Amino acid sequence: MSHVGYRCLMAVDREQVLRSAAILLTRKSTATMDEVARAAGLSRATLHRHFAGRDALVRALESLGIAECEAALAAARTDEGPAAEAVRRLVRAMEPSAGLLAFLYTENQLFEGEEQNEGWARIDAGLTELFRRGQESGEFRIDLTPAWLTEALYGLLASGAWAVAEGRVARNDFTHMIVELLLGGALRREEP
Amino acid sequence: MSHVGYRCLMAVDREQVLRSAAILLTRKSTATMDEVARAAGLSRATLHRHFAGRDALVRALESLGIAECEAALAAARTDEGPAAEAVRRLVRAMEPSAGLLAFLYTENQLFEGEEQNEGWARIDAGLTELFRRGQESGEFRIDLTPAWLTEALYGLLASGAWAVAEGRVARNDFTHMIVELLLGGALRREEP
DNA sequence: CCCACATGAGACATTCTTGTCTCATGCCGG
DNA sequence: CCGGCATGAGACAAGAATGTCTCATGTGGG
Repeated sequence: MSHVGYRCLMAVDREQVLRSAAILLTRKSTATMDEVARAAGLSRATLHRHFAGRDALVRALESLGIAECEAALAAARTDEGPAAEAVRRLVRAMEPSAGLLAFLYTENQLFEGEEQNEGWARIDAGLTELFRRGQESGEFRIDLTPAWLTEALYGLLASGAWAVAEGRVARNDFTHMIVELLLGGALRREEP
Repeated sequence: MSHVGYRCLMAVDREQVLRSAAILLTRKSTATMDEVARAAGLSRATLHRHFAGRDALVRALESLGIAECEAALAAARTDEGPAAEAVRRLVRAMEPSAGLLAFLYTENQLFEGEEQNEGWARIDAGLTELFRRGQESGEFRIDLTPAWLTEALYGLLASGAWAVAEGRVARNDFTHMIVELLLGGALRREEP
């Protein structure tokens, strides 16, 4: 098993690098490759050995974000039970990825090219389908389109991630804040 | 009135330049000074004559955004009538500025320095006060903090602006989508 | 008619980032 | 103990963006 042996030499964990890059880029989306490398605890040269360039790094982050979104969609079993409960499970499952998604959401460079990652289309379809199911079952109102609810979910995840990062809301309240606002809104319910 | 006379020579309308810059930067936040100049229909040299540099341009956009927000806050008379109606008037008044706000919202460079424009604090205070008033009057639920509602309003304005810009939601539905989601949420109300 | 002034075009140096390269170091396995 | 390999440090060139400059142009007002 020689190919396993030299893994002990690999002090660089690709996944770990992407995570720290996501944290930094969420806070400062224009961070340089050098800053990303320092944040990950390695040199710029080594960072370049693992990711051909800044573009490749962003693409890798995109793939990571897509993978985490799809995992969250699967874990939340969005096609089972009441749609409202499914949304709650989904937001909870996406919470750890919120920072990364906030970065990708504002990286509009990813979406201006004609060849955008098809993963987003699959995720959008999953989210849209969930909201559409909720409308058909009578749980959700029909004057808010599934497309807008999907967009709003992205926006609230990003806002929540930033608000938590800057200490304006408590991290523990993240899921509650987003789910309750997305589903129930700010108005008090008359009936208990 | 010599100082009025040469105004006729000023083909460059500072306000107009800022508007076109806002539109471009909302779509591509990394646009160069040259691109901004072209979008405004003038040369890079002239753009530099009116705004000392890119930083000054962004600062001017920030001032414009703050001014428009404060104007919207004043126009919406957020201290009069039901808080829910005040929120509706406010979102309607902020709609034209949503694109600019979306750009400023993601320009975190504006907020990392210790000397951030005090205008944001005033606007935050106005918004927070509105949501707090709604809570005290019993209109709004109390488990969603005014700080979070303020943050969510920013996020939804940005999401709405992008969704409209990319054609995912109709421009005419902008205010309705945001206000209804922010106040009422996605769930159907039981009582009419 | 002529002058003042704003503009456009472009040259230029500077700075920053990127991408690639080389070389020395250190550590693990054999 | 020794060789291979990943890493760190740094040099280097290429490219892009910025900021500043000069000069020519055209237009409007006096």
